[in-house]
Amino acid sequence: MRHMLALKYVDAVARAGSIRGAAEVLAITPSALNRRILAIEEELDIEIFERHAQGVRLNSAGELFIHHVRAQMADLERVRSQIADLSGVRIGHVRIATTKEIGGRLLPRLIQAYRADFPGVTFSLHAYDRGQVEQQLHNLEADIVVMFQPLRLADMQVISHQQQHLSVAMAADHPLAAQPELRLVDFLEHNPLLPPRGEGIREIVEAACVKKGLNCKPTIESDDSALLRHLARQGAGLALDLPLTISASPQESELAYRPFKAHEIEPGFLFVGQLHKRNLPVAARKFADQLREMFEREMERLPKIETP
Amino acid sequence: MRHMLALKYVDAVARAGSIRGAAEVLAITPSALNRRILAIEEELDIEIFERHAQGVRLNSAGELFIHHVRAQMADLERVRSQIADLSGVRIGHVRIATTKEIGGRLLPRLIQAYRADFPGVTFSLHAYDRGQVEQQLHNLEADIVVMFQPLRLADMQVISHQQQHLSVAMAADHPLAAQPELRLVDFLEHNPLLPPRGEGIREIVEAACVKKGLNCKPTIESDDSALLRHLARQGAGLALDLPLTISASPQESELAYRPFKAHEIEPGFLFVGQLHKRNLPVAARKFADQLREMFEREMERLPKIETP
DNA sequence: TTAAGCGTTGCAAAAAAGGACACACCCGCA
DNA sequence: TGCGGGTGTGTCCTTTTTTGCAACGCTTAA
Repeated sequence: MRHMLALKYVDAVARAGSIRGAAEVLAITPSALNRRILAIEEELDIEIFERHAQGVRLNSAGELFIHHVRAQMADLERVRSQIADLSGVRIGHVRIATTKEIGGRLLPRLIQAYRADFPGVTFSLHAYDRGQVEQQLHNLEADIVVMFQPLRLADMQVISHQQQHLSVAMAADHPLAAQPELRLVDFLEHNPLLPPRGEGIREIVEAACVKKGLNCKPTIESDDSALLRHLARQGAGLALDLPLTISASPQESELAYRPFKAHEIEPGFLFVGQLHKRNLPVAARKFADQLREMFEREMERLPKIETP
Repeated sequence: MRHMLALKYVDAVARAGSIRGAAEVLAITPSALNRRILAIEEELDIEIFERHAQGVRLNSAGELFIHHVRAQMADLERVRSQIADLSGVRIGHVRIATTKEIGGRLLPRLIQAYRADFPGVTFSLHAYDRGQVEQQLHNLEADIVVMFQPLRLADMQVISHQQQHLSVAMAADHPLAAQPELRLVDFLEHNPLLPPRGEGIREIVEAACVKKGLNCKPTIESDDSALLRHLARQGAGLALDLPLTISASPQESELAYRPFKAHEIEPGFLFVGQLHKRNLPVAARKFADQLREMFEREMERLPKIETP
């Protein structure tokens, strides 16, 4: 939209942290960009950016303004998709932010199914750590978030949440696979493969260890859950997974999953959320609906772990 | 704001119902305006207006778009006032839509008090019939509405509501002023002065008459409540008022107020509201707060009419 | 002290927007 | 049925706005 150019410029400068940097991204000269920023500040009758020697930074008025700008841009997208929706072809773009546990396992099938119905809809899918996920939502850079163990639920409107008992992934021929359920000490003593501190799964394991006075020292630590699963399949140790990500992804026959012994470890929660009070574009809203349905369907299918 | 010119143009055309008409309002030539409209339609990749021989009209895509445009303009105002507020001076403009019963009696004092604290805030105040009031809210042409007996509460977020028993206004020396409370038949037989059909007060009286099988024929009917009150003061008959508008306006010693006999007539409700989910500009929000407080304070002061 | 980065400014060129006018069209009315 | 007044729109030309280029003054880090 041509008429939002000025706002795009402000957004770019705020992101880049400098006028020259933003100018390069926008493929215009710094002087032109600078003049537009000055013009906007004059119209608002207040400065939006603090000028420093190494660039610019939003001041408090600027924070207010940039929030308006981003909300406006997001809302325009919503209107466009709504308009497209009434002319028959559903188009749009759905931006999803996830934590690493979710990875590429939970969503691909659903996205593919959705795109089969609406090929005009495109997706972007990025994994961050937990704090960043929530910030993506706040900055309107993500429409939907899927995350395990949110830090703060502020600003987040829950679309669906499901309780998840951690499940131990191991090679099918692993000796412990003979047991129907595992004790925490056994897990810790057979080469635990864990995500780094700060992620939701790790947090839960650490909490359980503290409670039992055990020492949690992973054999291998990685932020790539596919890598950990791969190692488990090769017999390198024991990885952890969430029931939903197991259930919703293609079966890997070489892997066996076993639950922990009841009450040894607390369950966590998998959340799907959007920004509080925000009107999502049609495409994102419909996708979120399907996501919720899929979650509920899959949780139905899963063997119930009773918590009496 | 210069960067919203295009949107202002669309809004003007939608309002005027023709490009030439809007062009005159905007003080530009029709051809220039036409080109901008065409450009916007091209950017949206869809037509916004239906072209007819007698002008243009929004199509359904246009309805969606114009709603976005107006929301955007309103939100920008909010941000401006928020920015101004953080630099200490509260500025802004508060647009109030009321029904005629409210008239100029309920609000002037409060507005004056508010402006004494914040002279940078200006007000506009218009009276409409009930349907139009709600439409003003919906079209973002009013920030706050004050109305008696809303038709539909859709889209309206209630800021405050107060039950109001109608009170009969008469000359202080009117024979009926001797009675502590009036019967409906007495009211009807002593020259009732009523607002026209469609307004809230009239609706309540009509309902009470239907219930009792009485005939409601006002001696004088007018949409100007000040005029009716004036007539009552001169002994021309009996007018009706709401407790809050009496209480909050300067005392008129020549007027006596008497309640109806209990249960003869249903009470109505006076509402203060804003558009559902909308973020009001600072000035409007603070004013709405004061309005609510004033209502509650005044209702406290009023003699309670018990409804056992 | 120097060098590199930054925002900012004057000036000329390019681009966008606007004005004036003419045209084609549709509608109500004679 | 033709006519007049209303509409949106296209074209040419002028005016205004925006941009690119080069230079300046400034702060910071080496």
